[in-house]
Order: sequence, then structure tokens, then C-alpha cells
Amino acid sequence: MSVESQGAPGRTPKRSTLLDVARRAGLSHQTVSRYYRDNGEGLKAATKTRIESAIAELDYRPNLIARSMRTRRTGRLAIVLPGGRALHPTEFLNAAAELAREEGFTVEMVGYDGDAAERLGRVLELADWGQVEGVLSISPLDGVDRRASSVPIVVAPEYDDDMRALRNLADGDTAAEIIEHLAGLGHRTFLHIAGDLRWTSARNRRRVYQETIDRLGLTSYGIVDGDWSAQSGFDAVMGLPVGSGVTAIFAASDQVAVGVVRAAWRRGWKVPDDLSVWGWDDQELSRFAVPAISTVTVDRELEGRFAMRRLVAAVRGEPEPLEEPSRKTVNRLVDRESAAPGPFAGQPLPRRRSAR
Amino acid sequence: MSVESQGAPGRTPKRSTLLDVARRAGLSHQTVSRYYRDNGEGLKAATKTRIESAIAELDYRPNLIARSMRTRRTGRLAIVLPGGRALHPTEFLNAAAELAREEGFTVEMVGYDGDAAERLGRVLELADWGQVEGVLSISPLDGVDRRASSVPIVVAPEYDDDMRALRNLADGDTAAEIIEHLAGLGHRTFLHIAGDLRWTSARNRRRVYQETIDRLGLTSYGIVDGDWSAQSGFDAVMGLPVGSGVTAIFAASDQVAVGVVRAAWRRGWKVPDDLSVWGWDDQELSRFAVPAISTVTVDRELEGRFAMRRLVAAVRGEPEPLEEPSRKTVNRLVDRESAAPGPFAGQPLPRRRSAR
DNA sequence: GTCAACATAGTGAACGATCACTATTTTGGT
DNA sequence: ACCAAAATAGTGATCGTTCACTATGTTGAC
Repeated sequence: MSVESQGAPGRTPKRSTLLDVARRAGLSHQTVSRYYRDNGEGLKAATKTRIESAIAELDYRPNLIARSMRTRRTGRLAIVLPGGRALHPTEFLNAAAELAREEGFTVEMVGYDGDAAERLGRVLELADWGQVEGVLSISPLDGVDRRASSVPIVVAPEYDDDMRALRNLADGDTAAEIIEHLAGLGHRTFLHIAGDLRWTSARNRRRVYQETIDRLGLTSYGIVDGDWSAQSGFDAVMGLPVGSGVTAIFAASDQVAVGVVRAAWRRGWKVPDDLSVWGWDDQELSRFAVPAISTVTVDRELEGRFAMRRLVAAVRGEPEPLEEPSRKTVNRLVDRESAAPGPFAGQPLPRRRSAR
Repeated sequence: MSVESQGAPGRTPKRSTLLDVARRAGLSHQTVSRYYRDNGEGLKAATKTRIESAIAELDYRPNLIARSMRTRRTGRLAIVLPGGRALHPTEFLNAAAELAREEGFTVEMVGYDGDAAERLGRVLELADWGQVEGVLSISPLDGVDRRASSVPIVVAPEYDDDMRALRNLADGDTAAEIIEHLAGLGHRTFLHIAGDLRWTSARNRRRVYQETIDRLGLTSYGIVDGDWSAQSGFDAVMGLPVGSGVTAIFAASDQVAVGVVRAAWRRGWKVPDDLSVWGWDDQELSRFAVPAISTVTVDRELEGRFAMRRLVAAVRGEPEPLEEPSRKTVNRLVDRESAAPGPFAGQPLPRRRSAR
């Protein structure tokens, strides 16, 4: 680690101000202000040039704090980091921060500590103090009345339950595809190990899992509620009674899937020969695991950009942006080594349940 | 995802100001200002009470922007996110942000895009505009003259080469311990797969690897420069000629180690029977890999707090803080399943080279 | 040449806090 | 009671912008 402490004691570079620029250019401060506001529009070319050279000579940079004070806009958004066992989405963060910057905002980081309530308190405080114009939360803000906030709050990359029709189905489609694919491979009895159910995505995958099982007339041995961790996958499989009949497991994440694979190995079950496992996230590690985990690719950069885009739109009072590329192109099944034909390979699916 | 756009059009809650509070309490604005400055010290108890109830009645919160403008202090620090293949240290970020908050700072997030130069430009810009009082970079800022910055810049969790005597040795100690341990197990011919050498830690582990090999009179088949990725570990091992004699590999990270294990499997070598592998980071996934990766535990929260503590100290002009707990307690070898006795098990080490 | 309409530039007052002073009240020793 | 010193409180200026006006200069149609 290294420190470069500049700013020798007493160093006071005396930054020049708008007024200095105006004086130097022989104009009024307001004219210079206009130069920044309209980017030079509405100024005579000569005036503009004078201003520009004055700026250059004085190495002037506007004082953004003063501007904020007058305009009552801070241009700052807050982003609430996830805690706990969730993914560590640096790509997501980078992409979100980058979009914010492109749109002229800066991003403030709010750390996680304590439970959701405490964390949210911190966020609302920030908002109430007028420090930020909007909040993007990467962890669920469960049980929170976001309406109490004075600024827009976006929770990402998850979707609200009530927005299901809009976007959730896409995510759901992928979950359904996994089950369909495994069923097509000849599996009939499944287990789902869910993620932390405070996350909408965990609830969603869980729900679609059950729906798909029902729709195709398959058997679910059960659903184990986990927390996205490898440990939770490991525990779930270690707790499986012999003779459960489960031949395929849909894990909520790659992390969980790796735990599953290890537990299977401990119990003497071969993956994928005795047990097929499907994950979600396409982490690099799971690609190099033995066996490599079959999973779902996810474009975290896209998600990050999109989440931030929505926040920016909300802050500006613009209508909600449409999803960028279709979700379909983002979530893609990738079949590697942890899934193989099951005991009913080649046989047709059981008759689908008729809708009543 | 969900949006709650509050702030119905035209809503102007009219936040109350310090002056409002003063009027309501029947005092001067300066007295109220003092209340905040000294936290009530130096005020008569009655005065303090009057102020407090006025604040409560008006739901007053100081305008931090106005305060910043007057004091010329922003209370903001920037943190530059890592890009590329480095670890995704959410714990690090959270801990750093939390410490900053405890110390009264807010943290601004600067996304990564483009190369180091571009990224650094962005940081210096922030600093020059007087927006932030210090910068913490999680990725290396190679080739950068930090002295050109007008604010302190800390690069973490790495150490500068010239600070080696202070802290690097601890990290180095751990790397040496790994080699010593493997040698004690009966290994004599090693391979090191380094991390991205722009990171000081990668350079450091690489150097200590070589030094330890020399010191103990062992044989290094070579060093492969990687980029922290599993792919780099995989490629290194796939490229190893038969009969290289390598029986133990020191991988710069768990990520790399997993790639190594997979490549070994592909080549028909058993880990740890034919090849011992040691990683670094103690990621959850590598604990559940088969075989579980022997590795080094790292306390990322501690690192995050410490890095931020150093920045805060630098910003305040205080002396450099001492390392919190000793590094020794932080980096600890944890032996799992990927290392086993080698071909010379039980035999004494070759005679150490004498120093000339 | 006149005058309205438009294009440019200028003036002074905010924004909401803190700073550097000055003014007033309390305190306590005699 | 008195008065200096200490403890409290108040006054006015100021930080660097932008806002809402007002003022001046430039056109072009008649």
C-alpha cells in the first residue's frame, strides 16, 4: 500500500473563480456562467473565445459545490452494496457507475452493515439530507415502504413481484428451460435448492421451478431454501435420504451447485452419472470445476447499466426505459458437464396436466 | 426491479434552515451553528434544550452542501473499483465504506473502464475539481506519478515496492511458508503461476517464491506469469511438458488453483497424488471444490478497513497508522486436500545454499 | 431614419452554512 | 458591592455559483 500525501502544509493554491475569469475576460460573471450553462450558445464568437482563453490561462474549473448549492441539485446517486452471501458483482458496479458518469451523475457508495432496516435507514437519511437524488440498491430492501423516501429508489437487479408481467417472465423462462431441458434428458424427480428468498430472483426461480414441475407432470422431491452459498447446497444434498429418487438438482446459483457436487461426491454419487446438477451465473470457477457446472450465462454489465439507467430516468422524471436487448439474449443456458441423461432417457414426458 | 418515484411534481417541502431554527429558539443563527460544531459544548443547558426542541419541531437537518461550500471540505473520498480479472472484493468495499462512514466521510465510487491511465485521469480530475479529499484505488495505478495529485492517493490492498520492509514481508512470509510446507512434505521441484504483475502482491509472491526456492536449495521448473484467472492456471499446466518433474504448484490465487486442478485432471494427473497445488484467498468455492484447495485465508474486511484508515489518516495529515492486528493472524495457511506428501517425503531438505 | 423585435451582456440578490469578530452575561475573589 | 476574567451569545461578511431581472447593442421592415 502506498500513500502520496500532497498538499504540503500551508499550501493554498487559491483556486480561481468565475469572477476571476470574468474579470480577466473583461466580461460580467453572468456571461461566463452562461458560457457553462449553454455551452457557448448565445454568445458572440469573440466573447466565447475571450472566455475560453481566460479559463485556460487561469486553469479555472467551476466549483461544483457552489453550483450545487445554488441549483439545489447534487448530481449524486447512491448505490447500496450487497452484504451477506450474494454474488460479488464488480462488473455490475462498474457498469452502473459508468452509466451514471455518462449521464452526468456521480455515485456514492453506501456500505452494508446490520440488517436491511438499518441499511435502509442509512439510505433514507442520505436522501432526506438532500445529499443524493436517487438510490440504487443491490440488496433487497425487504419490508420497506419506499414511498416514504423523498427520492426515487431502485432495487436491482431484481424485479418487484408486481412487475412480474414485464420482466420477470424472462428470468422465469430461463428457469423453465432448465427444467424442460433436464426432463428432456430423461429426468423425472427433481430437487430445487433456492437462493436467499429475500431476493426476488430467488423467489422467482423457486416459483417457476414449481410451476414447471407441475405443468410438465414431473415430480419434485422438494425445495430447500438456501442462501446462495455453496454450504447451503452441500447441506441440502447431505440431508437427502437414500432412495429419494432425485436424479436432477436445480441449484439457484453456481455457488450452490459446487456445494451440491461436493456433497454428492462425499456420498459416493457420481455427477453427472448418478445426479445431474444445473447452476446459474456462469462464474469462471464453475467452468473449471470438475465436472464443469452446467449453468446460465448472465450479463452483469448489461444488468448494471440497465439498473442505473432506470434510476437515472426516475430521477429525471422520465418514463421507464424499456429493457435494452431482450432478456433472452442475456440469459442463455450453457450445458457443460454436470448434467447427463437420466433414467428415463428417450422416453416421452408424462402426459401434461390438463388445465382445469 | 422497482421504482418508487416520490416527489410529486411541484412538491416543495421547503426544508427549514439554520436561521429558521434560530428564530424559533429565539437565538442567533451562530449559536445554533455552534451547537452543531461543538455538539452542544459551551452552551447553557437551557439554550441547548431550546435548540434541540426547535430542531425537532422543524425537522431540521443541516444542509451539507452549504456547509461544504463554506468550510471548503467535502468529506468525500473516492474509491476506484478494480476492473479485469482481479478478485471481487465486496467485503473489502463494504468494510472500507463503513470505516469511512464511521470517520465522517462519504465514499464516492469511480468505475473502471479503459486502461490505468484513463482511469487515473478520471481520479485526478475528481481530485482537482475539489470534489474529493482523497482517493483509494483498488486496482494498481501503474506508472502514475501520484505526486501530481493534489490529494492523497492510497493504493490498496497492495504495498509499494519501497514499503516492502514495513509490510510486504508479512505477505512474503506467508508465501515462504507455503513453499517450506510443501518442501517439508517432500516436494523438490516447483512451479509458480503468478498473478497479474501489475499488482504488487503478485510481484511480491513471485519474488518470495524465487527467494525461498533458492534459500532452501529447491528446484523451480519455472514461473508462469498469469492474470489471476482460472484460465491462466489451466493454460500453464496444459503447457507443461511431460517429465518436467514438477510435483508441486504454488498458484497465486484460488482461482488459478482451480484452473490448475482441472488441467491436471485433463492430463490424467491426480491431485494431490501426482501433483500438489496450493492457492491463496480461501474463496468459498475452492473449499467445496473436489479436491478442496489448500490455500491461505485472508481477512478482506480487515484489509478494507485498514486501507481506508490509512487514507483517512493521510487526508487528515495524521501519521500513518500502524497495521492493526499483526498480519500473521490474518494470513494463515489452511491445508485442505490439494496438497499431499511428495516423492521425497521423509527425507531431509538438501543442504541450504551458503550465502556468498 | 425610425422603431419594434431580437440578440447579447450586465446587475444585484439569493442559496445556507461558517468565520472572525464583537457584545453581553456570569462568575467568583476581594 | 465591585470588577476583571471567563463563559455565552450575537453581528455581519463571505464562500462561488445561478436566478430573475434589467440594460444595452443590432437587425431589418417600413
